[in-house]
Amino acid sequence: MLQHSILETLPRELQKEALESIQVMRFPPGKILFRAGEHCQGLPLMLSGAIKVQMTGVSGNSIVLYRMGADDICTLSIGCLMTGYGYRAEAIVDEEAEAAMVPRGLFDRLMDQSAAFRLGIMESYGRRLDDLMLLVEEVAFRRMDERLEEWLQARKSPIHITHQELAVELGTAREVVSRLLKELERKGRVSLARGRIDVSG
Amino acid sequence: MLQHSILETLPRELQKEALESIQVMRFPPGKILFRAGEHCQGLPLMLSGAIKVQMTGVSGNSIVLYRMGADDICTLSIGCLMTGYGYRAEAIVDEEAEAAMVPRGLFDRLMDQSAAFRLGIMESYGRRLDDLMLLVEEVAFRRMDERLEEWLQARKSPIHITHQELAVELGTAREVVSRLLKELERKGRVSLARGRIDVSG
DNA sequence: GGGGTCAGTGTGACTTTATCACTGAACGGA
DNA sequence: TCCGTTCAGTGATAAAGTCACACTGACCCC
Repeated sequence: MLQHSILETLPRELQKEALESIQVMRFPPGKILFRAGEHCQGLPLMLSGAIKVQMTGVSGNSIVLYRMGADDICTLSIGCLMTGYGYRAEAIVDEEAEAAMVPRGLFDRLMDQSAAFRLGIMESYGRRLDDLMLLVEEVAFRRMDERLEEWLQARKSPIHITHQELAVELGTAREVVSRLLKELERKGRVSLARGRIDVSG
Repeated sequence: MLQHSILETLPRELQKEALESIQVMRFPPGKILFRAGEHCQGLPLMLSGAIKVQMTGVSGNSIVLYRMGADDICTLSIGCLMTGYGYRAEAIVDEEAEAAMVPRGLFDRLMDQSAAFRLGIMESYGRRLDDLMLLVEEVAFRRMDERLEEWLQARKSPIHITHQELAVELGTAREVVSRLLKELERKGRVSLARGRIDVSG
């Protein structure tokens, strides 16, 4: 119940309040948590699963910005809560996810009364900032074939994904992914099937 | 004295403490505030001037991530303060800058005791996150000639900058900037001189 | 002033990536 | 089985990145 590290550090009374006002929600894969432009209701603390955050540019192309996993905090929601602006990106569930939704009022109280909670929030922000800085560098300067291979190596085979989805992961075009994958297949590093990639080795 | 909006919201006693422990520093153009890997001393609140934050990738190429101006807060420093990790990027003064340096202890106390201070910090984080998300999209999907023209339009002519520096602003190679600028010159949109660009219109 | 030095710029040749247009293959209903 | 839809492959072309090297203006120093 409410297994999120940031809540475990709270003093007894706040923990009690948390238990009362936090509601745990469960989201199936593919579920869209929020879209660009929407406004947020509360702060999701992730208990399990995986959620990807991606944005779509003016060009119509999309790119995955980062992923959230167990014990993460949705930093985008913090921004929305504090400033009242809508989301700029969208969040889509990868693996069935559970999240504890902290309502606005409790969030304010926790920020006010728990140094540990504040630290958790700030760390989370810092990590995202780091993620994005690295992503900028990656997108700006690294070669696509290297990035693709790394991406493939980081998962376990077989990988179930379409070329289009993979293009969004890397922030490129579908055709580019198709060609690079074909090239890898020719080299014997992967074998391809519709919606599926088997990595050799 | 200490004209930073986030400090003006403080209750009298904290303001007094702030005045005592904050020291205002002045930095000349070109001064490097911090480099990648360094550790931070305190939280800079910018009073005036302009500072660019850029990072250098494994490839050796650099890109400007964002700029800080008057009334900004250095979010990278917050991350360093809270987590103890070194900076991942570097900060370089563009226009002579003044900053109020908030020491660690005061920072903790302000976070604890001022909701307005917390709000300011969080807003600042949110803005950076937004900046970086937009930058990712820009770098991944937008055409370089458009980005270059926008960059030029956003300043007032004459612009004193080398092609190399401009390449870092946009996250591309010097040759690309040179060629695009030459093309613009042929179209009569700019005129070029060593270290200087005049934009027509 | 002439010569040397060096940062800054120009450009050709080539590779990589993006875009456009289209084809065909695989899959899932009806 | 047929049909529509999604997914994948590919040629042609344009944009951007990389490598190599030549040129030029600014400055210093004798």
